[in-house]
Amino acid sequence: MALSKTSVVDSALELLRESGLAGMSMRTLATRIGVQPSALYWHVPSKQVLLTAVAERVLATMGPVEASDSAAAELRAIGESLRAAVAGVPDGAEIVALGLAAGAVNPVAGAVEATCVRHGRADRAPGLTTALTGYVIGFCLEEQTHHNLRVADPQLPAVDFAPRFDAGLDAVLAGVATG
Amino acid sequence: MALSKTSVVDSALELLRESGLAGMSMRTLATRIGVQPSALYWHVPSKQVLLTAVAERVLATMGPVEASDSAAAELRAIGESLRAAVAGVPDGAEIVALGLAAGAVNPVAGAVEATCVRHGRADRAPGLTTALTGYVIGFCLEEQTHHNLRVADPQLPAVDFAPRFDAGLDAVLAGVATG
DNA sequence: ACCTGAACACCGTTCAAGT
DNA sequence: ACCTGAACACCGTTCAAGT
Repeated sequence: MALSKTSVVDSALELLRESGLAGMSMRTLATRIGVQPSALYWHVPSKQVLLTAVAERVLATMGPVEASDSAAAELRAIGESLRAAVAGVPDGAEIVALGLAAGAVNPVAGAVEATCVRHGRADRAPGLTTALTGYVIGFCLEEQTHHNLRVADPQLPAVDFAPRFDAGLDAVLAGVATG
Repeated sequence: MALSKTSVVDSALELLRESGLAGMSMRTLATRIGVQPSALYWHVPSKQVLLTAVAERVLATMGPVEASDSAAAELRAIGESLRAAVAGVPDGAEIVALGLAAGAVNPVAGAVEATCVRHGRADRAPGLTTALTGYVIGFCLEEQTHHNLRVADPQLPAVDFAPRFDAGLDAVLAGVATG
């Protein structure tokens, strides 16, 4: 079966899930596919471009968010959906940040826009998109980096990030004024 | 003049400012200091530990935030101060995320705590600290990654991140409810 | 105590040559 | 069109040996 860009990205995502970014070299990817490293460069111009393609796959795993009468509930669901996608793959935060920086479409933007329009606050969509996306990426980056450090050195104290994520997301949605 | 951990970190920060993370190899760092690469390992156990020391230096550049009658104004100043520190050095977001994951003290925590106590909302400090820190790191990571991509490929469209940062920070501080 | 020299086990990427 | 083979220019880290 012939190699293609799609199949290379498929294999890259598999390898990423098994070994993380540190284990995902072009050479080990080639070995896994059963080809010489240089063969990959016929289908993909560089590792960076390959990773942005992986990022788009990761972002595509974000589920749709159902409408609700509470704008806050919808926005919370969007944030949790992005977190699920990013945390669903090792080093997802770093990879998605690369993808977004490279110009990948951010599904959060469309979802937040829809929510804001539905609640008559379309003007707030851009700021809320930036806030939600930045928060989730930043939080997950720290969490996943911590995880990687702990794999290398189990002496590092464990941290339960889940409740902290919720508290931070609550703060983002509540702002300063409300209690 | 003898080498020391402090002087190695000094040189690492210099090199980082000039060449970014991509240009900051242990080998070029050693060359710049005028020593063999292996000599660095007498003063520092690994590159990762060296980078966490650099992260602490970066975080230490956060200026103090003056008290105000508006809690939102103080929190905004804290967020801007973290951004200034992180954006003040190439790849600062990635480095600071590593430092925080490794257990570095987050100056944002103390500053937010003080602000919340002063305004009688001490209970909100942890969530706001997580929200502010995550947002600023996530935003700056995307911004700095975009910058790095644009250096490699000037075809990539330029983006003005400054107003987006402000809009996102406003959204974080305002929450969903207020207009 | 502190550093050199030399090696080990890797990287991403290029490019002529094959089919 | 698609892939191999071989090379180029790097990495982080270790460790015996020197001083």
